[in-house]
Amino acid sequence: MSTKAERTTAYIIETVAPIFNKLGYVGTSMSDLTEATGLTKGAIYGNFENKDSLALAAFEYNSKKLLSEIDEKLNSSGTSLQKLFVLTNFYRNYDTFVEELGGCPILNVGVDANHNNSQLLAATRETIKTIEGKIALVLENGLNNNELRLPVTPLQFSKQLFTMIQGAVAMATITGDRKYLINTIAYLDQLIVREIKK
Amino acid sequence: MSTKAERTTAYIIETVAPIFNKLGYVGTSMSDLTEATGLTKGAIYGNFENKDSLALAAFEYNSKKLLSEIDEKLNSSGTSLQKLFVLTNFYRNYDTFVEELGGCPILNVGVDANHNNSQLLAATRETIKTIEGKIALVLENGLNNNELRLPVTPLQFSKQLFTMIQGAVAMATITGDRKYLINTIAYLDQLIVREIKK
DNA sequence: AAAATATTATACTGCATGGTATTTATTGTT
DNA sequence: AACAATAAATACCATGCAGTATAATATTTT
Repeated sequence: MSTKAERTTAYIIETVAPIFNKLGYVGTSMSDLTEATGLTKGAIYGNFENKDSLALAAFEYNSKKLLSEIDEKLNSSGTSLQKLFVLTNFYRNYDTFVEELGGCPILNVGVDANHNNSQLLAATRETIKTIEGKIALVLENGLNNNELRLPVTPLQFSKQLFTMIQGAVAMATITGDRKYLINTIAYLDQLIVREIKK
Repeated sequence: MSTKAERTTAYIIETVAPIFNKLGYVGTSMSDLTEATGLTKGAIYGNFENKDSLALAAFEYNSKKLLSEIDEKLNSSGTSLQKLFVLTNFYRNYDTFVEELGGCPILNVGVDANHNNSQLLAATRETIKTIEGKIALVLENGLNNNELRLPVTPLQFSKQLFTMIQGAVAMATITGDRKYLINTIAYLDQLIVREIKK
């Protein structure tokens, strides 16, 4: 069984993660966190060295949630093509998925940390790399199974796909209009069929 | 000729705009601004009511710069198709263009203001709408001149184009890798030829 | 159950924040 | 050039900030 400290540490992280994601690193104050957790600063600083390490833990928590969801989609049974469609389908409703995370961690933290927190920025970049790699792997399998034809390398095509997806995420986030997600995914689905399906 | 106050007001805005864009609304402190301008708080508050109105003026300044640049590209001589290519070519080097603005104002302010400043968020949304409208107008002319065939409405296609562009902007911004811009624009150029050129 | 330990609450730093009232300096007008 | 009007500098609020030392309270371990 887990010790008390481990449980409160976990509780703090999961409570704090969406707040950091929504308000940003500088935009989040310790009082925001004590208020949300119902704990005092003493409790929080007993479990985390400082605001930085807490923000990092919060991002890693959100990132892990996103990565494991993507993993699940890309490891679903079926052909490589079907896996891609499961992934695009996931992003069609991405807005509801990231609601409990406080928004898309990649977009929010990536932009927020850009000139403010190099550690968080590095972590975001790492997450991006990981996702791109996962998608590329599926594409590579599709190539090997003779399911797909790619105009560029798997990683390159993966980056291209992910860029369009993140574009839709950004536009939907900023405008508050989820049609950007729906329409972009619809376009991507037909792009996959037309351009890489063999 | 302009009065002294008008000139310092303008000076403050142009000096402050890239700082707000880089550091965000909460991330920018008044001392950041006094330091950058070489002026005192008295001078700044003599020209602006508060931090909010200054941040808004700064965004409008950046937004206007971007919009007029896009306008120039879309009003260049040539066919509608050529105008589109002038625009995509502009975005190919978008990173150097927005350097003096402190980054892409739409992405940075849009994400930053999302849960922090409704006024700035509204201004960002307005800018997006304006750009989408400008592109849609070019597409509409292309339709009328029998240059183009569109699978969807001009505004819808415009939104789709802009979403992909902003995806590249977001990815390039977060990762610091301008290849996202180059590759996405290359893809868009061939998309335009293949899908909408008559 | 008692003692030892680990965890949370309290109270308090020192400092930076946005904003303002007032004084000083600069500008434009007669 | 003298004066009136405007603009900028100074000095100062009250408040909120991240962080800490210490005291109180739980939680483990014996």
